[in-house]
Amino acid sequence: MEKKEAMCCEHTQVHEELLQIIRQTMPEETELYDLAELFKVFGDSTRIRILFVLFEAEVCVCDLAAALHMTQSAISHQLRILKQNKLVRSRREGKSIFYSLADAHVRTMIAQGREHIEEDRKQITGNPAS
Amino acid sequence: MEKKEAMCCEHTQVHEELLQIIRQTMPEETELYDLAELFKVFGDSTRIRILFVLFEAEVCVCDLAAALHMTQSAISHQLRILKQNKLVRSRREGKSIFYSLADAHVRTMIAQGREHIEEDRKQITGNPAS
DNA sequence: TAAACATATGAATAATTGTTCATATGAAAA
DNA sequence: TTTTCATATGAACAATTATTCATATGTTTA
Repeated sequence: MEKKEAMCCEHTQVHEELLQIIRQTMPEETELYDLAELFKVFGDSTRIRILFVLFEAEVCVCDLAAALHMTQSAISHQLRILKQNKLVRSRREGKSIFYSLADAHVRTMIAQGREHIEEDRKQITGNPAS
Repeated sequence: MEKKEAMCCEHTQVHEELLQIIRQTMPEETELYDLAELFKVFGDSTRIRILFVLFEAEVCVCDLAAALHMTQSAISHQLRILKQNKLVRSRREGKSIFYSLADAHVRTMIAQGREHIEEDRKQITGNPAS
């Protein structure tokens, strides 16, 4: 296994050096997997919308469903994923269960995403390049 | 269409107020979609690994394929997605095409993701709670 | 020009995923 | 206890997606 990678693109020197740096800086497989998993959670507009609601208030499941015009079941399934990934937490109050944001990173990450998109928009309107 | 959402959970007052706030703060459909789309791009470990390589250097396709032990075709397909979403840019040099990071948000977003995961780990090891 | 090299891309396949539907759990009210 | 309300969850289905394979595009070298 683990066959030596074939030489390519002529520049064989850079190659060795690069591979060394990569070996040093690349996170472990499990961390890469967890990272991708985390971003995957943000990669669904229903979950994003849920998070935007929770930015404003602690909300119960049926209110979330009503606010987003979606089934209670659909919302519940997505809340489960958000909770498994520690993006939200829940609290029972009588029959209802209230959800809220779990930590500050959620806001920061979404803010960064919005900035990136904003810059895209600026570039597009300001400059019709390739 | 757009039927009035059914009352639920008794607390009908908060309901109205909450819906108002949501209407004001929730981004438009297209932005929500674009946001999810952006995060989706980060939500694949192959693309994450490509980005980690590009954190270190500007690299051509075949070097990426070699470094990550993957097919040239697989890498090329993923680079296409990264490029479409403005996370990387490319530059031709003879036969090769070199890819590099497109902007600083990429680093920030991944850093935030790592922090979130780190905190999870700390919580798990430090505190065996539910 | 033809051949070789580096990359891109369309089609096909396997795997993952979001929603719906039916139903289960768990708490409060009758 | 039985009913009702709020939420969770398993199974099924449709849609999306990552990789592979074959091949096309574009550049350099012979």
